[in-house]
Amino acid sequence: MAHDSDLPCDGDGRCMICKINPPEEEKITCKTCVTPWHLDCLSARPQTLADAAQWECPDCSSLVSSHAPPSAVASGSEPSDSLIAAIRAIESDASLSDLEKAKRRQKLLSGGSDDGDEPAEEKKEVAGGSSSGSGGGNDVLKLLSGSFNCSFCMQLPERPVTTPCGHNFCLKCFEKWVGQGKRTCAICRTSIPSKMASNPRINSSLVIAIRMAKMTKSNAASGPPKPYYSVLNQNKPDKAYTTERAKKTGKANACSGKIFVTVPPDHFGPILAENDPERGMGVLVGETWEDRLECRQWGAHLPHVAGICGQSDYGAQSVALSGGYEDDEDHGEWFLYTGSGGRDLSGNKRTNKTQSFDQKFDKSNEALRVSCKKGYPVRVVRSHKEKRSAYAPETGVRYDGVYRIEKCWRKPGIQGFKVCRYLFVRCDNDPAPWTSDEIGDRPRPLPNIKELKEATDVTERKSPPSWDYDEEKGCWLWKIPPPDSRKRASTVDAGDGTQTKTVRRKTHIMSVSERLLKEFCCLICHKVMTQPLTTPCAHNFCKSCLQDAFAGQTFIKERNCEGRRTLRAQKNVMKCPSCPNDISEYLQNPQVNRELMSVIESLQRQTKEMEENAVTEEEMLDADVAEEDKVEVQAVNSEANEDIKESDEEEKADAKPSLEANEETKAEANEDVKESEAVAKPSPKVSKKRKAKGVTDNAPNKKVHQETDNMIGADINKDETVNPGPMEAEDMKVGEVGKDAGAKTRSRKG
DNA sequence: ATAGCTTGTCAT
DNA sequence: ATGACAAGCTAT
Repeated sequence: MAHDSDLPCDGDGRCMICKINPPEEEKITCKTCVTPWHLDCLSARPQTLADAAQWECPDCSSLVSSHAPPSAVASGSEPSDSLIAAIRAIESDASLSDLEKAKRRQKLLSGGSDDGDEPAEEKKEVAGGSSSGSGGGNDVLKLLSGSFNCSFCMQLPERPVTTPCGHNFCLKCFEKWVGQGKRTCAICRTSIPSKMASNPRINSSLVIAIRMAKMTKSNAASGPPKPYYSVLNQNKPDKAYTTERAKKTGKANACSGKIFVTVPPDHFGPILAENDPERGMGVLVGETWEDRLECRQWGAHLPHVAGICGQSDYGAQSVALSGGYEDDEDHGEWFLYTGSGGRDLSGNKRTNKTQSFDQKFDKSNEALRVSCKKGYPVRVVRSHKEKRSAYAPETGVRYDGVYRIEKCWRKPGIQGFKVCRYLFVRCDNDPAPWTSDEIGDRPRPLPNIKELKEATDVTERKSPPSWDYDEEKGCWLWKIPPPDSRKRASTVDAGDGTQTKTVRRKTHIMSVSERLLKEFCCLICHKVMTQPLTTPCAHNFCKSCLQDAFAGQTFIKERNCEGRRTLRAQKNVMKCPSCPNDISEYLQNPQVNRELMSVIESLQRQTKEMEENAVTEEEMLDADVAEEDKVEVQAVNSEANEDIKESDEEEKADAKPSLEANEETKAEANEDVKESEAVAKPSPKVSKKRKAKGVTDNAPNKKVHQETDNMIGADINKDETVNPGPMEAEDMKVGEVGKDAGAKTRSRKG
């Protein structure tokens, strides 16, 4: 269907005729499909400026008349109908493969976002550089870059969202589209539910998929794939115990549990591998727990109700974003946080939505101010209860890395009473869970905060921050040592002098494709999805599982009371199996996410191939593992490993001194043992390779292309024309990012 | 929607 | 030690 002599610019902005990347002023954009074309290479150029503004590309102008099926042409006269016609033409072209079709579609739709979009350099590189090679992750990447792109910007979706009709877009592109008043899918024109339009949720499975694909690519260039450590919930031992009384009234009422990490409660910054005797990997960005209590057990955020962990004379170590304060404003890499208090909690309330007095900089609010002045890193967890933020997890509580508080002030809150406000900006060495970036944050200019105009009591940091970016090392670290801990670490230590028994659990290392597949599990059957569906609340299921879950249910409840008059039919509420959202509307016409499906299928093929190849290595690797085990057991000076049962029981008993409690916990410990044994059994399907070595030796020492624009930069540019400035580094070497570097600079033990 | 609870931590 | 407080959680 392509025009004989004319060709547009490709996804990289390069003219497909002369192969150069023309500057913006030499490009012209089609008013219909918004595809960029190289002016110099066009056979018929627009003559006037007005012409240029109304210019329609050769593809679009010729399509309606000559190529589109008649049904499509007949359907209307508004301009974008020719776009639909074009898409239909592509779809009906039997000479094209599915991949080709997808590419053509994207080409057509490429520029849907009007004003100068920010084509990320790095993305471009990834999207374009997958042509060679057929083995390993390249297939996945090819798939991802070929058919997975956001139809607006033609890049791999950044912060991907999925429409009920099964199409994937960048969050920002989607928001822009919706912001223009559009309420239909840009690909298929299915209407977008208003809830999705006003509150799109990031499809975290896709985030992982894209990031992994990028990793796969960088690995393809530099040696064997790096192992990826799974953070499976089942691998997490020792659920918080529940007392009999609490069981009656619900878990919320009485829970505690072992703290698994060995950091003191007033520890600042990331929780490193050295403080994680359970798994030896520390608390990783993106790790998600079932609830606040489980989050507490891993030390990310200790208070199980309060939003702020901190001491007014010392500083704040962590905060939770849980949607409890309506003034909060979440932009992912930065957010505005509201202090606590100002509420009437009489009557034994935990919380109260209405403010009844001003907040002050005291207690935990003051603690946050101290962290602001000192420039301490503050751990941030986001809870699924934060419903307004696209960055909140769909379920549970997630660790999102460390942020710095750059400013704080007071202002009248939405309810009229003064609230304390804090500007948090991310400064973590690991990328945030919602980006497909491979590297963490870089120093970035502060966003323009409008409300500062009406702010009082503004506090800014005067002295250099304790936690800052080291240009030389290329990572964030303690420039000024953190304050000495004033508390004892909550060790797993028995306290009576006996050596802590470290229960070492086998950390399962998965191949890239395995890991990816894991991300594509149906939330109902927990197997890799077949015919994946994504609900508007961003949960993924097999089509059959979701349909089975509502089998026999009708969308409408007939309310016939015998004999009496018939009541009006009532809509049946159908709750998403993973969250309380009503998805009945979605269920009337759920569409398979075909892009996701093809990625899954490709991964399955690959995993199968890899398994076949791995069989021969298996024995050798097993021997390796045994050897390492020996060494480590000596080092820890404990029996470790085999007697999980014994140590579990002892620890449990020690944690709870009272007699009857002992009975109770013992019984539970046994249950736990069953569970952990089941987990410890290595899955027969997966070869346990390279174990712990991976953690230490495989420190991220990769060359990465620095993405020049990040969302903050973009936001700022839009809002107040500040240059993103200092983040231009290209080909920056990021050796010793994250954990390792942190460990070096902060060698004190907790 | 809301009442009402455990528990851990802060500050006194 | 003691009281106040906390952005959770479940049953009603």
